[in-house]
Amino acid sequence: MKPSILVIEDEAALSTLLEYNLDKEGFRVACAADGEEGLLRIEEETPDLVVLDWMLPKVSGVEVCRQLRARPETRRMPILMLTARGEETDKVRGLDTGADDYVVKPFAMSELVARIRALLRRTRPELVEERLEFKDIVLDRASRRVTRSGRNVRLGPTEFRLLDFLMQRPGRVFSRERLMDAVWGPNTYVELRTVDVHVGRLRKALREGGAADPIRTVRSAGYSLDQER
Amino acid sequence: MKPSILVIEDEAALSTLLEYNLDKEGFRVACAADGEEGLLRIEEETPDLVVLDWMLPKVSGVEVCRQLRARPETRRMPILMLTARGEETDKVRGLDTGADDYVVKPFAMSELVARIRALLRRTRPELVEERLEFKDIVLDRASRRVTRSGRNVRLGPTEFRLLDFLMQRPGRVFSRERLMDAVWGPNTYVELRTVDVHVGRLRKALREGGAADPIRTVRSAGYSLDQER
DNA sequence: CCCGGCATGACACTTATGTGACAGTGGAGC
DNA sequence: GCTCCACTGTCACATAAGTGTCATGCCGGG
Repeated sequence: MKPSILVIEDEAALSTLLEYNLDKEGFRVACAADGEEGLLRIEEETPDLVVLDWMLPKVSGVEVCRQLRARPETRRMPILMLTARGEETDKVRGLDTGADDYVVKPFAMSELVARIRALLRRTRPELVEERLEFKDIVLDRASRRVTRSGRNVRLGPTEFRLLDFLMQRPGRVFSRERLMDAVWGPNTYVELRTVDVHVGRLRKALREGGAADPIRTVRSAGYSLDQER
Repeated sequence: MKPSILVIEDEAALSTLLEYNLDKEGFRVACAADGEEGLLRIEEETPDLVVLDWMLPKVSGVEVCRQLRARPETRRMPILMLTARGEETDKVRGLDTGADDYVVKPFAMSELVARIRALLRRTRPELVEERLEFKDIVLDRASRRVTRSGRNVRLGPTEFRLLDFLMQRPGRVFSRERLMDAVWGPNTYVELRTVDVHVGRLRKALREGGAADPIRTVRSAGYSLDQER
């Protein structure tokens, strides 16, 4: 699953440029044109990271930042601030605004991307990590390979994505709808019960060799990756 | 337990649209077509939030608002007002009508949903919170798991919802009717005594391992989560 | 001591989930 | 273009889990 980024920037040209480039770099990108819209879309879409302009119409970047930090469910959301040279750089530098990092305009796209990657790695390692681990299960994204207790686990593409998603938040229960969205994409229409079948296949593959079933079924709710039943 | 919303809107097309979308977003939705019906259903169903059209037949939105604010048991009910552009926007903006927030028609469904979420978070955090605690009992909605003094408590879906509801207001006594509505949904018709049975099952599960019964029976009134006996 | 309200175990029934079978797809290799 | 073959999405059916009702017996308050 590609990490999602919300760009809050009022300058349309820059906004478009960012959208284009970040998309090219493998992120899912959405844009908002002012602070108000930004806050709404954050609630609605809970992006994995926010790129935030310092100066914005309606609700300023600093204010957006403050509000995000004030709410528990967005408190840890990574924020990368964009500032123009001279714009109270000192304050931003100290990052007492609450941003996690900042870039001074004008900037090289490559620098921005690098900082975004670094920030994600720091705050949401499970999104960027080359390898995810849960107990004795290791999923390596680069080589697209899964092992359990060292032995290779053969998975089809769908089961791989499914496991990848589950491993990002072990313990958490996901409804079939949620899994459908995450693994098949939000605009695919297949039978909900198909999820069961793939979970079944994933289980079977992971159990090869007599290991315990790492997936918990939560009746009338969904599934979660989680040893104890 | 999904938060419940009552939509009071006379335009059938919009009403249906709202019902469909809010349902999709995970709310329980009911609709009323005018102010009078709205007030009745609020009494009867005590929704967690009301979406209220400004202009309504019989009893206007503003009047509904006023009446809700006048009664102690609905004084704190979150109200989100829908207004058409130009409809005394200033008054609404000041929110001296008593509404907690408003949206100007036409609006994007995503904005409405975001505002509803925000409003609920502000006014009824216990509805949205990921984990609830009461004494040694912890209910985690994300992992759909309950523990007591650290040990896992196995609950069926109904018992889980029941405990979830009770934990939102520990100490408060709920009638069987109220529990029925909250746990089974307002349009389900099962024997009232069934509540007893599920409370019994919940008790049994929570007592596993010799712990004290955290549920108090209030003769001829109902039940409450409350350790002092 | 009596009575309505409650607790509880039994049970017949619903529902949700696990699974093997199967037919359709599309790509790799020939 | 054709043939395999790994993968998919659906079904149907088996099974497990959870539900709603009752009958019975208990309990506390008047």
